[in-house]
Amino acid sequence: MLIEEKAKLFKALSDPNRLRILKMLQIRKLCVCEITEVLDLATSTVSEHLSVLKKAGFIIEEKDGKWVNYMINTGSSDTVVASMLSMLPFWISSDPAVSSDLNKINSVDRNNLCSR
Amino acid sequence: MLIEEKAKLFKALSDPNRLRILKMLQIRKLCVCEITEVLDLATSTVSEHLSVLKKAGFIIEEKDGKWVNYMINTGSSDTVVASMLSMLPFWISSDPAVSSDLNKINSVDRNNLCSR
DNA sequence: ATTAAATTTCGGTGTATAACGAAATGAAAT
DNA sequence: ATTTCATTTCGTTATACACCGAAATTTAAT
Repeated sequence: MLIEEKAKLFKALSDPNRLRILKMLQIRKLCVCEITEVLDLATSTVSEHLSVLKKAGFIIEEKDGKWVNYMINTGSSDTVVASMLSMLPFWISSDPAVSSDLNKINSVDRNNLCSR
Repeated sequence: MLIEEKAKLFKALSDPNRLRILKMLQIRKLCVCEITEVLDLATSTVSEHLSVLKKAGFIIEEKDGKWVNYMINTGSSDTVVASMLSMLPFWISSDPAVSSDLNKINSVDRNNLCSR
């Protein structure tokens, strides 16, 4: 694999909001509007972050009715992707924003979120 | 450690030229003009890349007469920095540009390089 | 079929950054 | 002290990207 592509993998991880998304998805699969609610960003912004993570191979998507579920790509054959995903729980654990995020996704419910 | 700072660590690794520099420094310590010769960039550009890697904690510098030697920071207490440095040899091994770099640093000599 | 809702794509804006050459800095040799 | 040489800093330019709101798309429900 070319070094430019490895660099792109690290670039995908170089944004705090994308790291927060990965941490949340390591708890459970989430739709765009749930992530949007927690991060307090525009839906389009979250969608673009998800697109970056997906292109890099860190996450995959799954259609679920009117929602799109995003989840961690546990089956990646790329060594970097696989190791990064397995290291993330140890590397990022005590950040206050992340802790708050992980609390929120327990109470977040896609059925009364998006159209208010 | 805040997640913004973790993101910065990945950002430091998100540039192909900086990855190439790290790979070279894992062979031996190098001065700015040697790295410049191998990467074929402006000296100022290389200096800035080194500054990014140093601020992130991946490398350290050492004065050596009129030269400045840069070397891998093997003593980092940051888990991410330490693991990334130890993983790099496995993650990036077969890239043609990197292989060429590693060959070049064997023949590169700071004493007849910079002022030609 | 039409409407409604979730998501993606698009256009625009401001900021970050990779690159360069030139000027400034610092150290060594004359 | 002055010159030389390696490196850093600065000013500039071009590109990348994070963000938003609006428009387009896709899917579900009426």
